[in-house]
Amino acid sequence: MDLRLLEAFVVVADELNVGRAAVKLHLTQPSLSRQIAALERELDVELFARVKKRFVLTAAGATFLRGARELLKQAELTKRDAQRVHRGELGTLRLRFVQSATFEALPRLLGAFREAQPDVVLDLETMTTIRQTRSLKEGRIDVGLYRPLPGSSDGLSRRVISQDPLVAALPAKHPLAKRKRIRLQELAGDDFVLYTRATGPSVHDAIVGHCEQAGFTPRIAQEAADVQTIVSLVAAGLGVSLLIAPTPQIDPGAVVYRELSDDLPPWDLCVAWSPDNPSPVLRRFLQLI
Amino acid sequence: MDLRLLEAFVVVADELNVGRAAVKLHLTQPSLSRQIAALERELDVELFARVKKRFVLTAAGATFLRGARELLKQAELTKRDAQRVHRGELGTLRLRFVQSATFEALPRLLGAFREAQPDVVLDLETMTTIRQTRSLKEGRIDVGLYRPLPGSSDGLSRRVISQDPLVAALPAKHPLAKRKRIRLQELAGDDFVLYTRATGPSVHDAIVGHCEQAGFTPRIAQEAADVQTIVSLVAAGLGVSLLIAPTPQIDPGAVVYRELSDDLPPWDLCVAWSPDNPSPVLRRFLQLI
DNA sequence: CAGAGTTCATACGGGAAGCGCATGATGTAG
DNA sequence: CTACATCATGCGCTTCCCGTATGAACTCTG
Repeated sequence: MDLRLLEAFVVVADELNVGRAAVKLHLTQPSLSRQIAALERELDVELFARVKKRFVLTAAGATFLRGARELLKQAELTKRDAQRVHRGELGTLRLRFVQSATFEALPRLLGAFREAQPDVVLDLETMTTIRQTRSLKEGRIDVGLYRPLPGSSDGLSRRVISQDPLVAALPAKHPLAKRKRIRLQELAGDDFVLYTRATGPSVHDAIVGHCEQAGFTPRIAQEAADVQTIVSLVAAGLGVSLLIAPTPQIDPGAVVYRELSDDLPPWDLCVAWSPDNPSPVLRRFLQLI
Repeated sequence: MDLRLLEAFVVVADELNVGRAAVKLHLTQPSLSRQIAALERELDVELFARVKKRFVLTAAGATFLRGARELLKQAELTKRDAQRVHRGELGTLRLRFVQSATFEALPRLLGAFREAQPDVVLDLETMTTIRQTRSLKEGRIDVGLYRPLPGSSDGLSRRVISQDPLVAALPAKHPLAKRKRIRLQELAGDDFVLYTRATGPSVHDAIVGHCEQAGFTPRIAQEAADVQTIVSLVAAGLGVSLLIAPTPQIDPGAVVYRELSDDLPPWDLCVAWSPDNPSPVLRRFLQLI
């Protein structure tokens, strides 16, 4: 059964006149006449009663008309949805991100994407860099947002979307809190609150590395798994910390952030994806960035 | 879009192997291969990703697969319903009947028809003979059940389904109640309870006619529009009546029915229909009687 | 690593199906 | 009663679709 026959049937049923219906369908009357006959033969049902050279819908024809309209509508929707999925306008984007992306990059990206593709469902979760790269390679997620080690390569496509400096987080009462910018070396005598090495080894190691390059080994008084906790601990006076900007907003009477005058390389924040991932939604997302 | 293409697509999506799918569809592999390509071209959507000479559903293909299955199912149902309507297995039968048919003929007919065609909706109502014949000719109803005047013709097709005698209805205390059968003439002195002439002129006139042929004019004490009322009035002792059998069941201590030994012609009960009515449900019904 | 086996795509010839034109059959209106 | 309207059918032509044969790319196995 061809949907073109159904379309023809619906128009003829509306017009009850083969000639006029044929004009609407850009066909000739004999052709349309035969299409209707073919449909009736295929169904083995008389759809029209030919009474005095005129067409009248039979009871079966009326029933079939309802069904045919429904079918044509459904077919159109099915086609349209497939096309939208193909164009990446419909579907799901599985996006994972490290915590330091949530303050500025993530809302900016998601806002723009949501506006461009409002019908794409976003599947969002935080995830460490290592798990992101593995999930990307195994096709379990579409996009990662993380900070790769400088010079490292993980076989994924990447694009840097922001370069963020390290800043010092100091309790407001700290002697250096009044300064605009400080040198790393000046923190040599302080206690440090850092990321736990287990959750983010690269950040942890790099910070320690920077300190050693500045001539001291940081005294780690406390570790914590997320930025909010670290900042709270700094506010509580347990020590100072080094964080990647942008940093969480917090009462400036408790914690202050200060630039470092050392010439440290900025941290890249990357969007990463698998070049093998054929997801049209992913393509749309990449168009945006 | 041809539904055969959808069927082909569904089978290929199930098998993910064009060769095996082609066998299932009684086609050759190249033909099926081209059908899939044609469908993709028509939709302008890649339904399968050809990765290393193997077929894998794309996201759009998966979406389209759901829609295609739904469409095929709907199409099958639509076709089946139209066929059932065409065969008279689905639809509505508009049947009207006079009151005297409700006691025996109507339940018998409806019981048999309902068993044969359980999916036909029955549209039932009582209606006088005159209105039935008019409604039948104007196509507002499909079947009538009434008692035509002997020898009359109304341009409708008819079939007699029962021939019912007139019986006398007497109060239980009536002197003739002990007799098995009585002659009409013996009721000459009684009061009569009859159908109102307005609702059933032919019955009324025929009964009066029979009485006159028996040598008297019935003294009409009371008229009533339906049988139940007439019987109640007879039970109350307001008079005797002549009714068409079968008669409503009632306490034999109040009313008794007695055969008439006069040689009166029986009353025909007819099924009537318009010969122009093309309703397949009507055809089914007529097959039954 | 080479060769057999799978699997999808394409070239080609033949046949079926569908289209338009012309015309027939039947009913309607002035 | 004639001109018009309407649906069906015959005919020639084109187009589309099928099957066969074959090519191209990948896989599996000894």
